[in-house]
Amino acid sequence: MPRGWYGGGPGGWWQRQFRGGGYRITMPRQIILQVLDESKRHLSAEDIYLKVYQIYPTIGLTTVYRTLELLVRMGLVFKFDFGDGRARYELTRGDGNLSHHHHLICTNCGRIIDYDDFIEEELELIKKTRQELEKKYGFEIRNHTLQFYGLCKKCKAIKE
Amino acid sequence: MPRGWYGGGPGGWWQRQFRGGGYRITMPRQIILQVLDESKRHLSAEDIYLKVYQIYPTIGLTTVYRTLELLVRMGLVFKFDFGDGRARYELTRGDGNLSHHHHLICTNCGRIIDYDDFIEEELELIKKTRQELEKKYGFEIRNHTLQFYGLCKKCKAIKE
DNA sequence: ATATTATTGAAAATGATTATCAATAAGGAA
DNA sequence: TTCCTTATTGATAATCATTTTCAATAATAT
Repeated sequence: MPRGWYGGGPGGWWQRQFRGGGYRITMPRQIILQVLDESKRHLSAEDIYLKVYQIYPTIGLTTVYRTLELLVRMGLVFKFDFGDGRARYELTRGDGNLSHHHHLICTNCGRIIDYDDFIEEELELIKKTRQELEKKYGFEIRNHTLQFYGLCKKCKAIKE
Repeated sequence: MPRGWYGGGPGGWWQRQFRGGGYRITMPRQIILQVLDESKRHLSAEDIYLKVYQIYPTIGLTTVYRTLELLVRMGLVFKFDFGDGRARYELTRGDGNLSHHHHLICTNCGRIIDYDDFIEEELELIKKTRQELEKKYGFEIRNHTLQFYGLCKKCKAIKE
């Protein structure tokens, strides 16, 4: 049961933000949000397209791209680049400035692992860094990514 | 005067590694390395192509891509993705496992700022995280990136 | 219910990167 | 040094994710 999907009043938690921005609430948009909400993380545009297609077969890939762009602009979705040539998307989940978006990426097989260990120390460091950078460069930080590249267990075993 | 370019014996510091790997030392490769060494950071493949072209006009873009791929595979160069659709490259500079590759990226104008503040705390955190991740997931970490996204001074001013 | 206009989806366009392949040149052997 | 083997090169074509175009459609305000 996805967190927050039914909460926040009738019609879904994000609809308020849509109406406020002058955006229309359409079937494709509802279903894309639903798929993002029900899914594991880091889906590619095509992954999302295929899942939406199951529910709403007249969907077009173009619409998926356009909707994702909108959602990123609205801050509801994060866009990642893992270096394999396709972008990945995941819901922001509403924690605002303190969401974590950290991954281990196997440079051999492309496997991606999420992790959320060492959050406290990390938050501390990020907070300090953020303040320092805002002061020093006048940069307003909206979010950050921390990614580790290397070999996953399997690929390490194979290479030995 | 680029650090290390003339050091490490006759012919350049990286030539040993090339010969050891069975790779040939060619003019295009030499000049691409030279350009990377003399340049500021995070160049795109086309940036590199244009700079090499000044010195060696028969260079082909294909060769630039192929050479960069080789250099990344050899660990001499890092490849970054800032989310603007083109990869960026920069020399590893030989610090091995402790190089820093951190950027502030303006999501409005694409400006990229390097930073290296808070290195000590960060190294500490990275070291702990690395150990933990290697133990927990059997992942062998080769390197990492930390990137901040937001609005640079100028874009912030414009949006106000 | 109707008018307005944001949104959609198919198809074509774009732009970065990769594959193909004949010609060339690096480095070892004679 | 000269010859041979084969890695490397560069022009061209191909690929693949993402964008643009544009007429048709549908969401909202009136």
